[in-house]
Amino acid sequence: MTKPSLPQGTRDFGPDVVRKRNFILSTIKNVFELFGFQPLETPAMENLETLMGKYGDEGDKLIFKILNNGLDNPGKEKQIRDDFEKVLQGKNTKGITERALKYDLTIPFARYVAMNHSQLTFPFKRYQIQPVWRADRPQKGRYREFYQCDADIVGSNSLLNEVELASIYAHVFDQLGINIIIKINSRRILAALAEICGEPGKLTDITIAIDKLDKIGIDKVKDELSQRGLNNDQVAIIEKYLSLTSMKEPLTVYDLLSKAKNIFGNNELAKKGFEEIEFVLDRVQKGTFAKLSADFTLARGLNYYTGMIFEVTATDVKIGSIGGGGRYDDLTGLFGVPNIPGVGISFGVDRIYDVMEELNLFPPDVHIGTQVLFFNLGEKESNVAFGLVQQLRQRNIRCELYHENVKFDKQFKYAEKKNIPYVVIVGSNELEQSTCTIKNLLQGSQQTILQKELINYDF
RNA sequence: GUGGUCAUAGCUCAGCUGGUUAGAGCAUCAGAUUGUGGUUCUGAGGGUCGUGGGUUCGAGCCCCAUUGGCCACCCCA
Repeated sequence: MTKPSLPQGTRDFGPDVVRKRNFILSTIKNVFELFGFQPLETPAMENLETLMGKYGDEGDKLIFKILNNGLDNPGKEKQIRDDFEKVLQGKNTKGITERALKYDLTIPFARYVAMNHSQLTFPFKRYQIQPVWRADRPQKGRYREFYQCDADIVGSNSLLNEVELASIYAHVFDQLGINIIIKINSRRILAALAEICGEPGKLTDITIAIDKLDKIGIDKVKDELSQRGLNNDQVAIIEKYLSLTSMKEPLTVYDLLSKAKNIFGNNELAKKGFEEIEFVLDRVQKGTFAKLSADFTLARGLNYYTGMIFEVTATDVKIGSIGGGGRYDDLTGLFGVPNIPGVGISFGVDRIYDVMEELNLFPPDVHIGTQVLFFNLGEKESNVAFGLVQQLRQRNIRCELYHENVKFDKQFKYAEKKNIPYVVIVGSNELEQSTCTIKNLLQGSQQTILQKELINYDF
């Protein structure tokens, strides 16, 4: 017998952890529903070709591929060896693998929309909370299996959608008790930046470099920009642009906007980007309690974003972003269905968990499963207790009868370990008098009442 | 994919420059009390020192490989 172990980068979630995770997930889910979103689930696996080529060369390498069945068939051995040769040469992999574990929720969603667009009512708002898999090397906050939690609106260009999504962030984090800032920017402004640098083709290079600003600082970003082929003048323009947000004196968002606009002059793309930001800022500021701010250094690595982009950070904990998203044109174009734009957001469930843990934000009763434990103190006694258990369950009170007649202290310890707040004791004394004793383990108090009153007891 | 670092009981760790039969705390289980737990006391179980090779009279300790954890880079959530 070898010791059992988990595959690299995966985790078990024990009862306590699941309870806390469910608290987060159900909060998010309820808000999604509140905003009119519908649930969607897609399979753990997709056809390999659905996934390949959608995440870039790096991404392709990180897709978990599933070995075909029947590879052990002796009659096919020659064929399979030839197929494997092809795989080694990077050609066709069909003989060995045709399916893969999903890598994110967006592409399977796009596939779903492409397959069902004729039956969907647009704008289609869906949310999806499922695990995804990446063959990445694990490290802090990075796993090979992790949950994504996405909400997208497809089939509409209205900026109202962005406003809704920002409001969802505000609602969820308000309910969870996490203070946040929602940072927004527009890819159009970044594209305009590339234009005024005279390098519209280098948009991706510029965004990748800018995206690292928080992490590596302005000097290294400048280095990276030069390495990616921008000359000193161009780097200077970008530096000026980036310096907007880092200004010392507290600016209002609107001051910031007007300063930013100066850099771009009459550039059409930039104008559109600023309009977007102003629209969303205006609506959200008016309607909710959200702390929304424009951050021109926000870039986000994913290069399928084309319009507004979002990122959420917790203000009280030093941790990366706990949510992000953006607008993309033509989600389903890759699957042959053009002209379906969309905008979506995502919650970083694991990080949100860490933030809640650090700030002690989980409500104390998340751990309470069973509310009442009935002690088992003998045959006749437990029979009565069994009847009472049934009654309480009718009232929807979670309760259980200890499984055997053992010492008090064992039964107490069981209650303590399972975080059961109430214990009901029916022993020989109670049996005689048709009473039962209710003990509150949290307060240490207890009282004895008639058995027939138990059904109305306020636990 | 690249690099660093670590791996000893269920958990957290000790274990000196290689030297008898590998330790502690916590946890677990059992006993003491037996209608009120978290205290105390007593006792017990549990480790082929991640795995496989090598050096040595002798390896938990040194060397090589391998697997896994953690961390950083790449990339990303």
